[in-house]
Amino acid sequence: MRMPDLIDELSWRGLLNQCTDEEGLRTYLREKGAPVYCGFDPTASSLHLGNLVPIVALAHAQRHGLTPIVLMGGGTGMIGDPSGRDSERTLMETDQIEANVAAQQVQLRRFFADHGDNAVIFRNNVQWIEALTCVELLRDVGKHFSVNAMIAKDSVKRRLDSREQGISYTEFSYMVLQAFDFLTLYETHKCRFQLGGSDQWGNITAGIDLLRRTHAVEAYGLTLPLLTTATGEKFGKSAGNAIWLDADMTSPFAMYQHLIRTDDRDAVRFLRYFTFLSQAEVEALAGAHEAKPEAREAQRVLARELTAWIHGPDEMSKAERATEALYGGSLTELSDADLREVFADVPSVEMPLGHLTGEGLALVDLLVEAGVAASKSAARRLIGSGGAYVNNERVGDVAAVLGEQALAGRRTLVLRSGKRDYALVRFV
RNA sequence: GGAGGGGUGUCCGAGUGGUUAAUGGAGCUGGGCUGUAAACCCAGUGGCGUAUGCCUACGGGGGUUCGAAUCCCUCCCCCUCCA
Repeated sequence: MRMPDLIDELSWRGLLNQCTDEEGLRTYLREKGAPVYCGFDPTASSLHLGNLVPIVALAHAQRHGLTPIVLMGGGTGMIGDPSGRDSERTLMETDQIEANVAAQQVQLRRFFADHGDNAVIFRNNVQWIEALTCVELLRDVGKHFSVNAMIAKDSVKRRLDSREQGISYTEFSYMVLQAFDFLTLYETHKCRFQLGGSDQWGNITAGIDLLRRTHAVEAYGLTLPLLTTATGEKFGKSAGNAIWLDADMTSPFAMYQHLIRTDDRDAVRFLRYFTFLSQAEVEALAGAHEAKPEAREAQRVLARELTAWIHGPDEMSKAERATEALYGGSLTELSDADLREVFADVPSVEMPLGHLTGEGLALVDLLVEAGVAASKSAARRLIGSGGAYVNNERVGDVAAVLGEQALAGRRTLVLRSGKRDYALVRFV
């Protein structure tokens, strides 16, 4: 029996959406250190959980002996990919793109081994796209593209059919550039395999066609599914906001918390998608999950594994300890040091101790100061509806004024809105 | 270039001179139930204020009027059809 390859791996995990010529691809995968590339669009200064699928897939590829090429879209980002969008993008400032590329690259590095025979390779397509002259593009590349085929691609067709939104010539041209990337990576790294999200199918096959026409070689593409939660949302969003991989934008604790609240229906699936646990391990957890969903074992493991993978084991265990403290017992028994340790990641504000010891502080103001409530009106509504907590104890009096006796520890105070939104006030 | 349609709160979408901070839905927030789950139920959802109230808001600007999201002028933007 042959060794399971990348296709098998992605396939049992449910990460295989579609791929071109499976047998041909399997043969390619057996080449030692065969390169595989995946592009990343620098549309934000940080990646978020939703971007994890291609990262995970590329990491699996490396574990299966392939050489991952991470392609930063510093050049294509200047054009804008219409794939999967129903409206035209606003062009980004070039220095913004540059900054995003730099930031994302730092984040991506830690997911890949950078040594050994198949060390990760980073490239940025700004290098060749900027150098491409208009005449070159039209003569050497464009000639291989049939507009008839281009307008049949989903990403373009959707926009052509759309009543509300058209598509600009700029975005229409996008796939030509991405195909040119593939061509370049073939010429420079002999790369004949591209991974991408399901919306990338059109762009990937455009590249495959280009390679066939220019070099008469067979290239392969594989797409990953677009993951949604049981409630139909995109994975990795919380209240419409992304869960960022940047610890300054989304704390490890917040990420851990987000994951531990994963819907029962999603938990096991996500274990398959995002962790490197073996099939047997996942199955064991699936059994436990089914038997005793209220124990939330699957969610716990998911949160552990992912947080550790993204932020490292230390940050993960901090998040874990914070979780235990918060959802465990009374906060007033904890010392300042404990509290600050536990809440290291929780948004916190500092204020002079005198503010509290004097006339006291109105809870309404404190909630606003600490960022728990957006405005005083919101803070009042929150208290009025019973959603405001000080040191894990509900305060229902809208006019409440806190004094020294409200402290947990000697100089710390823990505010909470609802079940999950914590903030720390540190008095100095 | 011509003709027509349209721009309303986070989003969708009603409203075509006054009791409209603006129907409804979604989303979001809080509460209840529970397992930090789902489903369900209840409440809230521009800001400031204890409050009568004040301020801000219906693409921008100007005007008519006691009073405008609603009428007029003008500018900007989007869509459809024709050229």
